[in-house]
Amino acid sequence: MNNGVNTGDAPKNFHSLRERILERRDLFPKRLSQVAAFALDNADEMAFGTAASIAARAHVQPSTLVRFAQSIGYAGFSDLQAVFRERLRERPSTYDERLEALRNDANRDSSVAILGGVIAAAQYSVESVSSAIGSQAFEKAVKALAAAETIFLVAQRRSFPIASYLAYTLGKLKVKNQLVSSPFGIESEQMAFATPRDAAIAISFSPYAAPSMEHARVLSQAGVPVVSITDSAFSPLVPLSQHWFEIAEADFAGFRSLSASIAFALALAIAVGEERTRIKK
Amino acid sequence: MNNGVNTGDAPKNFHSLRERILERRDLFPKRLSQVAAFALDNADEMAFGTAASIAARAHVQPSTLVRFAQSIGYAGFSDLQAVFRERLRERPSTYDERLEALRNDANRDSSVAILGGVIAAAQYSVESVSSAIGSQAFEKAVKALAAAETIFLVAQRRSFPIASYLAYTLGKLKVKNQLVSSPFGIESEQMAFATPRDAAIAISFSPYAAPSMEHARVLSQAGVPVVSITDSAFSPLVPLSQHWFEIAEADFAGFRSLSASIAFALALAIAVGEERTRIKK
DNA sequence: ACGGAGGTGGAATAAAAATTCCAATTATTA
DNA sequence: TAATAATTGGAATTTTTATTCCACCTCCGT
Repeated sequence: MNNGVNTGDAPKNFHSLRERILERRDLFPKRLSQVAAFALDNADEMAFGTAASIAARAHVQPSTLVRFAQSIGYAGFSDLQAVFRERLRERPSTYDERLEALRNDANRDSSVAILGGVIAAAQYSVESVSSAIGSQAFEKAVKALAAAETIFLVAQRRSFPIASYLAYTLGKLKVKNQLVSSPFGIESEQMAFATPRDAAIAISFSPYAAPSMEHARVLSQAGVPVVSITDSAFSPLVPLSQHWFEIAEADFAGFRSLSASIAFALALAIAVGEERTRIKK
Repeated sequence: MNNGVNTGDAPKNFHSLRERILERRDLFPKRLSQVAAFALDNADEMAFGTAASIAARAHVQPSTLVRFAQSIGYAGFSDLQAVFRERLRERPSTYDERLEALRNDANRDSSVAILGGVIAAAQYSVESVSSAIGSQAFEKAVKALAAAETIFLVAQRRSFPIASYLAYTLGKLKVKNQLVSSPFGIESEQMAFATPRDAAIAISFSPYAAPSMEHARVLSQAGVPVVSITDSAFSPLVPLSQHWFEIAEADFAGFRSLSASIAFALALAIAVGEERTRIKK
């Protein structure tokens, strides 16, 4: 007595539901595919809306929603909706909320509170990178760097760890690079070898270290394409750069981590490495 | 015609609702405080449950929920619930989900996909730090480091950026430190000054760089307390350390970012700085 | 072009849920 | 301690929401 519908094998979690829908993508009749597409694109709506409201937004009848649910194996729409609701429960809380909670925390200046705060700030910063970076800009910068013979790395003080990480990673990827920084004061001599066929990555955050600015200026004037990683559109690095990226690191008690910047730097390095292998082929 | 209830001033978002409830905490009669407490502690339940199910879990009658909502200014329970639901909409999706989406992405090996993948992995790593680090262990390590005269920093290759960041940050915090790394091969001489009144932070990830191990061993044998940051409980650093922390960085296409480690390092540095000022007082 | 199976819209119905109301209980004040 | 007000529990009611059902349409094969 199951009306030709497979009951009992309905997906129990969102992940498998998604897979089920995807694998049957082409088997659904018109209105049901409409629902399928809407469901996967508007998972939140599916979790919160009523059958009527969802039906309206998906331009179908409520009864179609019920049929859709049944065609997947659920008893009705309510069972299907339960899966979408369950999904939301597993989500972590937002970082704003977590930082908020820390601010009101009783033992706020214990070591553990500091750890929690720094982590939350880092989390927030990393999160914001994905939305802040434009994809065309990133692609262009990658292409420019991949075309370079040698990549010069400019950074001082707080930004230095990022440059040293780039030096390490690029080296691993067999991308020739030169860290413009030494205890001997021979930066100028290092840069003297730079030509327009090379490129540079300059990293500096407020307060912008004077030597970094100077190095970036020298390279820029030598016709070397400069890609900048900085923290503001008004950074003095911007006018010296062909490509620039703004990474906003959230602060905790005045301290800014480098989590977002270092993740971005890694992505940049990998992307350049990938692009290189693609060119060679 | 408002039955003595202030309508129209009901909080519109979760944040202000929370504040409203908190500030009236003591004005609520018994059952209503019960609901208030349950609502703030089980925000997810409030979003998804029905009046009946929530009432049951909070050990009150459904009508009490309605009264609670009205006492805050809403027309009824449904309006109150809408606020809890809205809150869930703003949450970001989980990192598992995002990585999953990237794997199935059409343009999976474009530069942008790499950026997205690295960011998601970093996000995941940072997230996991907070749950992986024990609070007592952290406090103890901070105390040990705060008591030290000089903090020696041991790291090579991939871990080096973290050590250099620690050197910078600790310096800013006026905590005396010594980066055990130089282009001159004088590391042994640097470490010769170390005494049991000092301390060390050793950072190494698989594959563990031989010089780092050697340095950590020398310091450990000189009676210097060693705090290690590494990626496994079986790391060769562990037996050499008084305190050790395991930071699991998620990888993207085989590359591991340092986002989590660097956030952890910053937290450690700040906590040590804080502890120092507390001791001096 | 015809017949039929599968698909669809929409009204009718059933189920579930929120809200209201009132009697009972518990606090408060004189 | 009695009178009164506030709070509460729970059944009754209303509203909202999901589901079912059936007439009609569409597309496919002959």
